[in-house]
Amino acid sequence: MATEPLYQQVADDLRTKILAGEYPAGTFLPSEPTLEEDYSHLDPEGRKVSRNTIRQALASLQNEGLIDKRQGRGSFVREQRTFIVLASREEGVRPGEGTDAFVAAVRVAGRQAEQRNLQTAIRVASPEVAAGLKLEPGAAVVVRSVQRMLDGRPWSLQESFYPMEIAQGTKLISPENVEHGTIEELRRHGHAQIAYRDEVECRMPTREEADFLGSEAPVLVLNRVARSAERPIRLTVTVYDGASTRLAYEVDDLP
Amino acid sequence: MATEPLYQQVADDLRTKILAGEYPAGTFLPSEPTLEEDYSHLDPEGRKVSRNTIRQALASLQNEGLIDKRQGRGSFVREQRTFIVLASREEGVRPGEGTDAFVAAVRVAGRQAEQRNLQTAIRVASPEVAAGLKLEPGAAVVVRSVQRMLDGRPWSLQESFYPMEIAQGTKLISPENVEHGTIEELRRHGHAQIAYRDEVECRMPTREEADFLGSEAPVLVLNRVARSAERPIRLTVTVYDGASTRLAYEVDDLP
DNA sequence: CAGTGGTCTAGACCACTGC
DNA sequence: CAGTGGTCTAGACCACTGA
Repeated sequence: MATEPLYQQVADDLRTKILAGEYPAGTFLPSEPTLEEDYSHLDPEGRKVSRNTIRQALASLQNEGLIDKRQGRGSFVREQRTFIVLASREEGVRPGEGTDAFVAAVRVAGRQAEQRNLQTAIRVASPEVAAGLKLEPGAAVVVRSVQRMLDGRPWSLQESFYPMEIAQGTKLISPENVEHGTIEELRRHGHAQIAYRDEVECRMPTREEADFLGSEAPVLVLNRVARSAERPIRLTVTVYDGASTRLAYEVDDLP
Repeated sequence: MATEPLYQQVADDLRTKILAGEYPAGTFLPSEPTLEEDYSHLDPEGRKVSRNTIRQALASLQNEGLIDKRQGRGSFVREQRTFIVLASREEGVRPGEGTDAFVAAVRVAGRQAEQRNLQTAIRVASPEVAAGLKLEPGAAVVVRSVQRMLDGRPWSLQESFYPMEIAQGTKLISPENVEHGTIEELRRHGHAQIAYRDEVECRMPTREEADFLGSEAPVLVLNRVARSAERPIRLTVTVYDGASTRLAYEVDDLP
């Protein structure tokens, strides 16, 4: 009667208790030594469960995005809200909006949005970036990167890549925020955006991504190539915490 | 000089070797006891690395979708091809195509597609399904589920939910394939599809999903609600292997 | 300082695969 | 049968947190 492994029984029990509200969001689970004792009833002779087994159970919950850990503090329950990003319409494409597109989009949804650490750099295009922008391998690109917070919590990391000839002479190359929005700035310099192609993938986070997002859960990656009538003008790669984000697309079948 | 943990050094080294082609797709890595010896040079005194440490390294690679394991056999390198699904157009919406939409879509891409284990059931709608289809909680729905293979390998799991009143009297309620396609079948019964809304999320696989997909990597989940002019007519949930799948959307900004 | 999680070791027994 | 990975234990030392 193939019984489940111990670490899965522990994980299943903790998951059930968390979802039932026994450990509300933000609270700490019992410490690992305490859990060793708590689950001693699972041992035929009532001996305590070994620490590695407890840790294997906690690791599952961490990958599911249910809990996270802090060295020296403990394991705590993560907030379970999910934020839906409507991706089938580019915010700020229509001119004259006057505010930063991301902040505007989120304000509509009733959230507190914030951008941090805006940085600009000039780099050699990686093969992926060159392919997306249809550039020669090794061409120079301008990269603008930013960290985004939602209601004070880390939420996504974004990098936008512009072909050097396009960014040159625009505000995109300066390390400051573009008040009227980057799409409008491109339009003013003759690169009006008319369409884009998204590719959505998912994967485990890098160590840097996990550190910023405060999560070991998988990430949702949105790769967006925007183009004018003539050519690709921008590649934007956005990495979202997968446990709290969904991407939405509205599509009409028969135009 | 904060040196990296041992298991990360091992994982990084194996990852590099795999990507460099030292262990081509389909081949087996050295066994765990062998790897213990192989990395003894990382120990200051040249002693072998412990098995748990090796296993922690292999677990990372498994979550990244780089390798997979079979009990009694070993750890082998997974194929790294990725398949892009164009999701911004519903295959088979235009009437008169005559073949199954999924098989047609994939044949175009030059792949061998196959559906397996088509099953039909009547269930009570879960809260999520009821919300998507705008039904009363507890309403009955018809569920059609299928497993999909690509080039002979498991690729995705799909469940389609239809409101009972819509499926009744159509071929959707019978456990057989609908040769002219389910969208055409809906149209013939007065439920012509005119639009849909997708929500894309990602998460770790359940045990059943991991077993079928042969992968411990995260999954991409596509939730699609199709609607006629009057109402939602179908909810389709598709679970893709995240390591080999991207969803693509083409969007025009200014129609 | 005591308590927490992070890393690592050594060894045990089991279940599965293929010869 | 020998060799593989799957599970589990016991114990060690470290790094980080907060009182």
